[in-house]
Amino acid sequence: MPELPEVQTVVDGLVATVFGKTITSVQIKNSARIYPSQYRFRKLLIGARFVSFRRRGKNILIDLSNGHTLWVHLKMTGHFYYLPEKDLTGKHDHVVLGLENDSYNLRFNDYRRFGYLKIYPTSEIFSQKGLAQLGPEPLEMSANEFAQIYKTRRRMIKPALLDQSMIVGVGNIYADESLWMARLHPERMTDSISNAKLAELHGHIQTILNKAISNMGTSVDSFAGVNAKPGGYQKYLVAYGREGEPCQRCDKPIRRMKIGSRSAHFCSFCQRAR
DNA sequence: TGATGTGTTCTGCT
DNA sequence: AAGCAGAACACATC
Repeated sequence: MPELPEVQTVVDGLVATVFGKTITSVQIKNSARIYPSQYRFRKLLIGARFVSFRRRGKNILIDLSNGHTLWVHLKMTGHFYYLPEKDLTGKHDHVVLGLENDSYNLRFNDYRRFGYLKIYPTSEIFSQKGLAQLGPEPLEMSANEFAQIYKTRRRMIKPALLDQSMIVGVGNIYADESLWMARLHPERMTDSISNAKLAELHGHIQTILNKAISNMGTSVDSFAGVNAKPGGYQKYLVAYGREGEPCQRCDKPIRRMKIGSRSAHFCSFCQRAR
């Protein structure tokens, strides 16, 4: 489940492998979710050079030398792989890009096919639905701004953390981890949390995201970097996926329940509801 | 065979 | 207006 650290890991991997390279061939399967049409998509990519790579929330933005930007969302199971051309492409490689003077190619792989690749003029990219309404970046905002956003709304903190219009990049894993660190119950109402506690939560989010980035992300489902290697943060998880295991603070079992129609993992003893 | 989980958008309800 | 629930998307995994 790529969240901010996993997407950053992919962006870093792309910079390290294909930055500045020119696309010489494009293979698109009918299973690929792309925009615009296959014909125009191919035409916009062939001959273009990768100019820069950016992350915005969980979105990947790749600027091309022709004034267009390739926008990729990995959703749950999307991957970019940079592999030798001689390695056969698999069933779930939906788009394959050949590169100039390179015996490796770049594949977009997604076994659930929720992920997509879209191309728009660079000048119009941030007005696209899905990018236009995104909230601030948690690693670039102040604790005050963070507290303001949650203080002025009334909803459960866990679903609020997942809402990309409030802040970006946090998904199910890092929301559960951050709330455990801050000893906040996932159902706690945002407007009832003190400014000091919200600032503390923001600090935990930053610490956790940064540590996960240094560890190349968390691989619980299928996440892997551009080099096809898994991340390493899963060994630090204290709440997510630890249902039934003793809480590392109070030894009581970690609970799992549906909150806002997503599974939440937390300690009902040291993460207080009020 | 069928339920589950996953990020996001959309619809419809309160 | 704001918040929430449920559906939809697709499919490997259990």
